[in-house]
Amino acid sequence: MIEELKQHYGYLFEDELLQEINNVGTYRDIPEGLKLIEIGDYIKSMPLLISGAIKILREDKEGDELILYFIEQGDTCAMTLSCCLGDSKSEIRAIAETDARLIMVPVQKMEEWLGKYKSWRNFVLQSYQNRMTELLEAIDTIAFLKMDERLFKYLKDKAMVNHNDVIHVTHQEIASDLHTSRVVISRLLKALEINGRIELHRNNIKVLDL
Amino acid sequence: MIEELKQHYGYLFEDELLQEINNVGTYRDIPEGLKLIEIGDYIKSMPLLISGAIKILREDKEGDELILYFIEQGDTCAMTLSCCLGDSKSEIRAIAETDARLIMVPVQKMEEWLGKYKSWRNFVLQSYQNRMTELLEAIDTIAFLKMDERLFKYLKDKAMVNHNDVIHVTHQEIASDLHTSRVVISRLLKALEINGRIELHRNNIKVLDL
DNA sequence: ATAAACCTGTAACAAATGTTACAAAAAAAC
DNA sequence: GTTTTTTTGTAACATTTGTTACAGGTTTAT
Repeated sequence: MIEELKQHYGYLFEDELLQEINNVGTYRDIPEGLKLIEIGDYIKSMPLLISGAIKILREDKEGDELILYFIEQGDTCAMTLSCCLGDSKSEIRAIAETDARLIMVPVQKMEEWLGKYKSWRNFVLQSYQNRMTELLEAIDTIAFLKMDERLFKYLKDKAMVNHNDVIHVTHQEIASDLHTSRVVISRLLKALEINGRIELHRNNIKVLDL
Repeated sequence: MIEELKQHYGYLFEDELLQEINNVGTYRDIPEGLKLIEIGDYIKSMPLLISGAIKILREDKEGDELILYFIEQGDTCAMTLSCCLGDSKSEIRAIAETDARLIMVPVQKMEEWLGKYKSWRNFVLQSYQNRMTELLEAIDTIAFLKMDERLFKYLKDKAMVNHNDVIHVTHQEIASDLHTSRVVISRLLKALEINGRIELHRNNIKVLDL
């Protein structure tokens, strides 16, 4: 167990902290599609991602979704940080984009380590910073790009985190993630195919122009 | 000086920390419209807002703007935190929305206090959390609302931070903040006036439906 | 006082996105 | 093997947003 931890977080944390994490953390294997966090949940432990990817979603009043970003190996969910430390409800939904492996650290330890380890403090602050950057990028995408560019960026990002240029997804699922309608997505996908940037198949899309 | 500081931050920080802030911080009076932070700036000190409001903006590739949110009294700019602690460039522009008064704290002290004062740690983390919440709200506004609703929300927010239901602004300025065109704003403003929610005058708008 | 710059209103049109409806192919269920 | 469900394609149309053009009123500069 400690091997794995050292491999992914050894460059960040001193041995003593790694040992503490290993002692109090619990390892979890997560299957693709599992909902890790629901909007409104109180979070009692913080996930450190070892492998795989997590999709972070926001929801509107009608219950329709919007993807914010993906989290990958070496990250944690800074939203979780907020919730734990602020003792407030989750503002977002987190779903395993791929099979994933993570360590859950109880919230009490998180706070304790903030005073004790400088490397932990830096990690937490760096995580906030990363998440802030991701949110700003999400805003850029939503506010400044037209739907066809947003769509292609989404496909590329998805290919990236899945380490595969063939994406297993339906038009309806894409439409939900991008907060638009299936018809719009089908139309724009067809245009992308005509322009030679993707190949369309039933239940999967191959991204050519990576 | 210390009076003012105690009044606005006394409930957050212990006396010893207040004293330190007073010793190393410098007070600044800022006139409305002054640019405090430009995109790409390296930040060497962190502003604690005592009075007034700051407008935070994002910019696209063409140099056009988009408002993210306003910061008010008791807040700090968490983007600044990111930049200071991460030693990176500013991702946003900050402009004084009203006359404002603030204390600038040098970045070295910020880090030092993180290890030394729990109340400072909590303040920094709370600031990150607040900013995260504001960014999420900005995303909701941009992604889920139509332009007429965004416009009205903007007018209300602006009336709020100015403590005045009469807003001094031109249609072009609104269009820039909302990343759209002047004609669109004029059109929607006229519709809002017809619906009795605002009154239009040259260079100012009265918000009726607060 | 006159010219220039700025601010608002509005028409006419273009482009992007959203909606409804229907058809056909593929996969899943029975 | 037949039925049902899921997935994709596409047409036709509505709504929202963006663009261009111009007119007239107001303020500012000289």
